[in-house]
Amino acid sequence: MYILSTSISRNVMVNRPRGGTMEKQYVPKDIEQKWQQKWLQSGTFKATEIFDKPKYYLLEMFPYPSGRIHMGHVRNYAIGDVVARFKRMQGFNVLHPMGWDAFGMPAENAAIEHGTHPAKWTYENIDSMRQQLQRIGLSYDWEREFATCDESYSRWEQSIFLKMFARGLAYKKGSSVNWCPDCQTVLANEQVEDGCCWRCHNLVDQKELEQWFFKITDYADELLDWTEKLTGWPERVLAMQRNWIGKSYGCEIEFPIVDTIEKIKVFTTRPDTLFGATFMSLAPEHPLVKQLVTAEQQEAVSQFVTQVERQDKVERASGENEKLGVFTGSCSVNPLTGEKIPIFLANFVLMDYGTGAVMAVPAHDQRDFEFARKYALPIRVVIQPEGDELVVEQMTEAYVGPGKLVSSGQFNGVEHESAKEKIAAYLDDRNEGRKTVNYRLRDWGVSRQRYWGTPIPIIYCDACGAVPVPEQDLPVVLPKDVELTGEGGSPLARHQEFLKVDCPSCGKPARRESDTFDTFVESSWYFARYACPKFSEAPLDKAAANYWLPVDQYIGGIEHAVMHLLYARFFTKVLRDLGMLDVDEPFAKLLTQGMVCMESQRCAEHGWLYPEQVVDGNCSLCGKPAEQGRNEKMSKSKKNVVDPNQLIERFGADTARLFSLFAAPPEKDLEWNEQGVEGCSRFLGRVWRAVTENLEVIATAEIPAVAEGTAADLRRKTHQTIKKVTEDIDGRFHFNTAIAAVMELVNSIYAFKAGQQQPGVLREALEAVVRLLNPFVPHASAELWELLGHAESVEAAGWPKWDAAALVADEITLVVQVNGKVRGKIAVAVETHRDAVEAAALADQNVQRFMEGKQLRKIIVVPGRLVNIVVS
RNA sequence: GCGAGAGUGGCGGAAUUGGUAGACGCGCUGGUCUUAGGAACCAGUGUCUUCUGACGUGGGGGUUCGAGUCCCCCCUCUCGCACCA
Repeated sequence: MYILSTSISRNVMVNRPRGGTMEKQYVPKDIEQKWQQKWLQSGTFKATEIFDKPKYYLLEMFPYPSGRIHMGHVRNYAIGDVVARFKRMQGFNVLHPMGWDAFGMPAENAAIEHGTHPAKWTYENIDSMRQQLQRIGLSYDWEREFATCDESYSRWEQSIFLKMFARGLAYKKGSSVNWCPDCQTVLANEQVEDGCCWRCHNLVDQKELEQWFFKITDYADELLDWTEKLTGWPERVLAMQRNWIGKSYGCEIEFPIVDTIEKIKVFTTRPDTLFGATFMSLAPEHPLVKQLVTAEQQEAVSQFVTQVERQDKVERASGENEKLGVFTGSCSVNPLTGEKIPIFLANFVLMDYGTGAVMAVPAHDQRDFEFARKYALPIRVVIQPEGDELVVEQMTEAYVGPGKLVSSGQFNGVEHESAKEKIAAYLDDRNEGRKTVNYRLRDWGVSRQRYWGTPIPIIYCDACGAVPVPEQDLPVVLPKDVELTGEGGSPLARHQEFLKVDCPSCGKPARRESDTFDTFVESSWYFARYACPKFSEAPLDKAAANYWLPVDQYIGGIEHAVMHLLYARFFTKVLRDLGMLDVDEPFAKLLTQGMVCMESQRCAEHGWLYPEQVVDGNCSLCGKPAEQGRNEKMSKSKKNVVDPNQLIERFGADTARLFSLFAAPPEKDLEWNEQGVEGCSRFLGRVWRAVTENLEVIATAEIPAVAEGTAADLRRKTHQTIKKVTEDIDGRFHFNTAIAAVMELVNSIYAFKAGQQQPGVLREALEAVVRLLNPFVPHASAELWELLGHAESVEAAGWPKWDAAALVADEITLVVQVNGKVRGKIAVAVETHRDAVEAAALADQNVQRFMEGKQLRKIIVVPGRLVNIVVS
């Protein structure tokens, strides 16, 4: 199609045709639509299991269907698409699916605000977002698409739950749980950040509730061990997971309570300091507190407990750390010294770590030290460092370093590390303690008091208890006729028809579970379901799952470092143990891409301003100067956002993709920059013209095997670029340098003036550019490939290979240094002997100048690089 | 406090194994073409300079013929965890 330049928006590069011929203009909109339709119609990216062909499974974290894509999505999916297209052109059988993490609160909130049913809202958003994603030209196999709210997905999730229930991996217990009063639901520990809800950032309460849990703690060790083997994961993600699992080796010790038969269990990593335990601290919530409190301490204790409860929410989260406590009136006995030691309640002892009780060794634990000083409790040194003597009165802080035991009876003189073993063994013999391992990780609470989630397939019967819904009755479907008001908890709990059911076991009237799953359950196995999204006999088609899994490359945001990525690893191991697949880990390699950032701007009067509301540095509403804010993550609240749809409208998807990939390496934050976008658009125009302006010249040219003169230089550049781009994409993911390399080649093409005489070399260079750019800008690449006269698609043409012979130059330039400073350059033939290289270097005039009056010490020759002449 | 990572021109960034620091892009300067240029093309662009060179990758030391890269000390910043017994 030929277009007059006047009909093109000012942001699209327009080149006035030269030499009278009218070349086809680059109009992104037209060609992008054309190729997107073609790809969809011909199923270019459809994946099929070909069991003897090497596979490559590339996955980006699927989006929540909010209705609109943002630049973070564009970046995430552009990165993934480069790899998918690259691997496909390299001949891999690529699986690159897309779907929707479709359950969750925004749908319910929309229902409450606008009266739209969550299902309607969600599926409409999905339709709209699918269209937006398709406009980016991403190479998905759309036939595998599903939403996690599809009944065909819930059904199999419920089936997995039943199998976990049968194995004891899903169980119900009453416990104190994190309750978000604003979301009106329970939160997992992982979903509480600084004491606040990860979603709405409101303060979280504690509440006693009966909840379903997944026994992730059964897998704590395996999850931890594999963090050492996931070499394709960023270290910081693994570190966060190790930290979260929090495995520590230590000892469980029983302290008898004076005048009772009860004992208090403590966990300690320092049994070597047991002789120094001079008191004991309990969490205020400890179950034995009521028994321990004496009449005279009653009032002080209850006052303290209330105080801590209040402090719990506000101050504990804010990092206030004054050590506070209260005496219970009771004492216990140090099992080694036989000493009576007082039992305190302390604000710094946490009920959900260890046993909720701590033996206090003030000389060797900083918190106990501060506590002891505050309440004038005895401090006893039991570890003496080498070459120093600790004196209690002079200590200003606890000593936590190494040393030998003192004041420790038969263990005196023992080095503290080995004392840990010896004291543990001693306690074990007397049945007063034993070596244990403690984890910070708790079981995963999955019950949510929400409507828009997967129903938990359980029925409560007065006679039979919690009875699983029989497999053949699945799925348990959400009732459509619900009223979402946002008040009084889950609408399912009020929906009589949903609740009323007969017990599958005894047939008597019973009641359905009204809680739904945490939405992280859905995202814990969706990647496996993509292997067989339509399979209707089980959650997974084992053959297909085993073929595709693990995901070779997973790409997403760092914010899921602990929650999603830990749950998904856990689920994979569960599915393996249920016999549904054979892999140990879901994601062989993980890339955590950086955020998309932009400077925020605000007006003193009108608050945050959208970029288009700032004209010449002034607020367009009042004309006052706009204040430059920080460069920070694009967010609606700060209005520092670029709408991908508008961006694509103005520049085209290829430019949007190219900039996202070129401006920064994928794992770093990307600073959005309008001029940078224009630069990328300009580059595509340059590529376009390089091809279209030379079409006639190269029309009948054959690609040569050898070339001479400047043609040989271009040919070498072409093959060097093929090599560099291949290596930069493969494994390194340095897309910015890959693109830079293609830019260099394009610059060389413009500089190549012998096109008329050597059209074959020119064609080879142009075709390399078009093919190398395909993963980045697939539409322009496809169109240019067609213009170059190829009947076969550029995708089918495959990834170009470099000719090793073409890489080698006859003559190379060596740098000549004198004492490490560059003093000259010499041109030598490639195979020149070392002696000749040295001679040539020494002959250089400037080099000689710097050697004058000095004595030659030695000459270092780095083949192909440089010569360093050392003089003194 | 613990853990992970980063610090390079006016800006985004490059330098893969210790071998010409600043590729590529943005911005800026000059030129060509043009009725015009916010288009395109060409050239230049780390700092200082006596134009020869000197200096230059957060700071200081070290190893080396040679250090952005390796080692030691320090500073700054980002992220995560944080009373974990």
